[in-house]
Amino acid sequence: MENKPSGPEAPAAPAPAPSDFIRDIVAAHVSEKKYPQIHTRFPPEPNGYLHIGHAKSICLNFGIAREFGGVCNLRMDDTNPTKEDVEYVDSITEDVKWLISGWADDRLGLKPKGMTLEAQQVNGKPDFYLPPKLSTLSPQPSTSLEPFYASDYFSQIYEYAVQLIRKDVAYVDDLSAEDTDTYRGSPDHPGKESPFRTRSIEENLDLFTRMKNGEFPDGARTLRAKLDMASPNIWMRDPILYRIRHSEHHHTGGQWCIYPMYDFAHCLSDYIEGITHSICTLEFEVHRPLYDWILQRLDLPRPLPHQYEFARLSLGYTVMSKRKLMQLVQEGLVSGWDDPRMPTISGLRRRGVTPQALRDFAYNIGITKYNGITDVAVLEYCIREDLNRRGLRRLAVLRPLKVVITNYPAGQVEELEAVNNPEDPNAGKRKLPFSRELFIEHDDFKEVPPPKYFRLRPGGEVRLKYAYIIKCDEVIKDAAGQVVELRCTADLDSKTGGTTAGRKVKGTIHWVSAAHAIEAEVRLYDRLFTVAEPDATGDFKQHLNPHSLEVVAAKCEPSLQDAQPEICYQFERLAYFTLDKNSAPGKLVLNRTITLKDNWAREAQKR
RNA sequence: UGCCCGAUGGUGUAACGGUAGCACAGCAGACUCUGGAUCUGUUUGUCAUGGUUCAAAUCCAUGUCGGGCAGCCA
Repeated sequence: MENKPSGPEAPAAPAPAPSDFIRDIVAAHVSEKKYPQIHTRFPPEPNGYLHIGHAKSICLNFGIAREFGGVCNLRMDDTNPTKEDVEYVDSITEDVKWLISGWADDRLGLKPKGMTLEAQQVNGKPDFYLPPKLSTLSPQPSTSLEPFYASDYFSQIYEYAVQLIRKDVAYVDDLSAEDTDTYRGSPDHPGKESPFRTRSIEENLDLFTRMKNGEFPDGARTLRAKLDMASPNIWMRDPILYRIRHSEHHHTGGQWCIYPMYDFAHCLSDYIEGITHSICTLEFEVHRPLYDWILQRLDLPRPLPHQYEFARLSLGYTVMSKRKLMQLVQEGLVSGWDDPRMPTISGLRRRGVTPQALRDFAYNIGITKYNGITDVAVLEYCIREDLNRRGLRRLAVLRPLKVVITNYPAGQVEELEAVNNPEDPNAGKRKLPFSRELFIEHDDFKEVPPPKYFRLRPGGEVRLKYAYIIKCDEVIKDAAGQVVELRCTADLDSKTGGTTAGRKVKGTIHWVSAAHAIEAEVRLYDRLFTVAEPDATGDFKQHLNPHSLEVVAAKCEPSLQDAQPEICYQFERLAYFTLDKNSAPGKLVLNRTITLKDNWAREAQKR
């Protein structure tokens, strides 16, 4: 018996290099040698788990890094201490590493743990630059490397803010949150300048220092850029750069009580890390002028990063916003962020989806600026294609129906040979015990078969996979009239290699030997929502699929006793499964990743 | 009714002024000791109207429709 693990190194069909409008831009920059090296980054905020939409972004950013000989930094965009947590930085780090493993892990830019930035001179100007360490090229164990954190740059970002004040393009504003809103105006009406806008540089400097020193309560003052309150672009109407927040930060602790806003921190973090291409989603398009404005206002000696935007992923039959996913978790509607029904990376992983399948999916859907909804069938196709290549075939019965082979001697046991994966000869073979009493799938017998049904029926014949052709002689029912047992006779010469092995019968079904079968808790997952666009109308939770999880006690062939985590098993004719983290020796728990394509179900549906 | 962005079969994408192609889905068939896989065939499309051009999905104009932007969130 041979069980070749089907790890992430299983061969994949080579796909042509992807192409899209962002890669076109990068390729042009490479050919004109605009940068010494292409440098992207993946900058999640650690306020939730990564989902398949992030996977799209990860594949883009790391894909560009690997295709153009560059690096992609993993960076925690952690400028809002009230929403963030180390639980999320840990899960994010793990998910990213898992997704890029065997593909772009040699492109992963990290930094030595605890390393701090120091001022240096570049072209005669002071500069802050934090080059990446590649995790797999580093001689140190990877535990000495960690992701980048925007919060590691708070001191530098503060210095840059001071510079803006000195240039008189930033000021401390005393307006309340409500007044700030009112003064901002609306998209079709210009805003109004704050009465504090004309403070002297000295006063601004003094006030900003005192903000940093904790002299003012939350919300009392902000630092604002001095732009144009009449700009048609809301984000150019004196955007807030810093706010006061007296709260503990998961990474910097109690060191700061003022925190930079996204717009201020992000472009500077990109610059500090030497990012060349800062790729984000479409909603940041209107922020780009601000991104450029900030960087251009400072005397920065190195090339400036540029922002490019693409459409985020929307996928049918699920929700993608972190807020909604958080709601599902907190309200106990799923078992956690890694519930196998969740579109999170950890959920998909627990479900049995491989990094390869997710990367194939990202490749297939492409990168554009068009906001569409991707058919979940594309994801399902990518999962099936990948799992078909690597899944170890096993026989298991989800809803058992007892079958007695009346002409097979009681007590006799045969060891039949079965192939582990017809797609992969290297996967080897295993032995399957056969005996007089078996279980077959309840669905594989119909007393009154519908048209075109070619499984077992009274008086009919069917082949037991790897074993004999059997004929149904008798149907035994319980008091309620339910079929509880079948009495069959086998064509004892029809076994593989036997004299009548070549006999054609229309149907082949799976089975397990009753005496040898092992029990498993099998979790059958389905789509989390019943409609393609759960958040199109009303409360998305009203569209939750009540049948998204069904648990059955399955009868499995004995070799499944040795099932390993992170390995894909195909229960023949049924679906792909993987061990759940709740599984333990003696108590198998398996998750259904996805069903096999079922043309019969479709045929039956038509009637 | 301000500004920005977008629009190619049912869905997602390609074509970079020169034959509208690919994938998924669908449909039909072949093959099969998985109604799996594989293979073959096939239905369906350039938002509209003008303009530029020998030639427009592509460039221009106008319109229509869709998305984004008014957090001291990211």
